[in-house]
Amino acid sequence: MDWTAEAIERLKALWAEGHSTAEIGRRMGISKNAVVGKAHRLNLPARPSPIRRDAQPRPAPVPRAPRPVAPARAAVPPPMLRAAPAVAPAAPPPAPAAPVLRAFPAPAARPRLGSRTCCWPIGEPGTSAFRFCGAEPMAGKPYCAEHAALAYVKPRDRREDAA
DNA sequence: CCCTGATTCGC
DNA sequence: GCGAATCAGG
Repeated sequence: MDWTAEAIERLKALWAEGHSTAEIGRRMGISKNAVVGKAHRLNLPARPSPIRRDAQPRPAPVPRAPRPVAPARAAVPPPMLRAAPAVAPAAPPPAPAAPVLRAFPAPAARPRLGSRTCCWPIGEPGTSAFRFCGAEPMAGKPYCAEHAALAYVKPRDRREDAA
């Protein structure tokens, strides 16, 4: 690009009219890079840039530290009809291949649909000892107070990055 | 993917 | 000085 005085005037005019760099480039038959480059060199008033490069120099990219605490969700798998008998983290026994419905041998152990009892699982799914808590659930929760305390964990108030 | 503007850097 | 390449956010 031959930046004649006229060309520079036109650039300034179009720039002042608020056209995008690409648009100015189109009108002048040059690339937007030429436009923004020249505008930068002319110290034309920068217009709102979509990006910020001055932000915090983050040499440490913070690799999303795995937080031990579970978010506000059930810490333990599975109310009743979950598909996989997801095993407690502590002792993973060989996954039972049997379909889930087979995992509840005693119908009495399973809360009836619509019955409002704590559905916290007790024992190993698939075993005859397995049952649900069955206690009175908290209002609006599927678990009794005791198990709701285990099931719902408040996310740690992490404000340390707010700086 | 498209758009945006800013910065970098070899020419 | 120039501007393509690249970056980075929307």
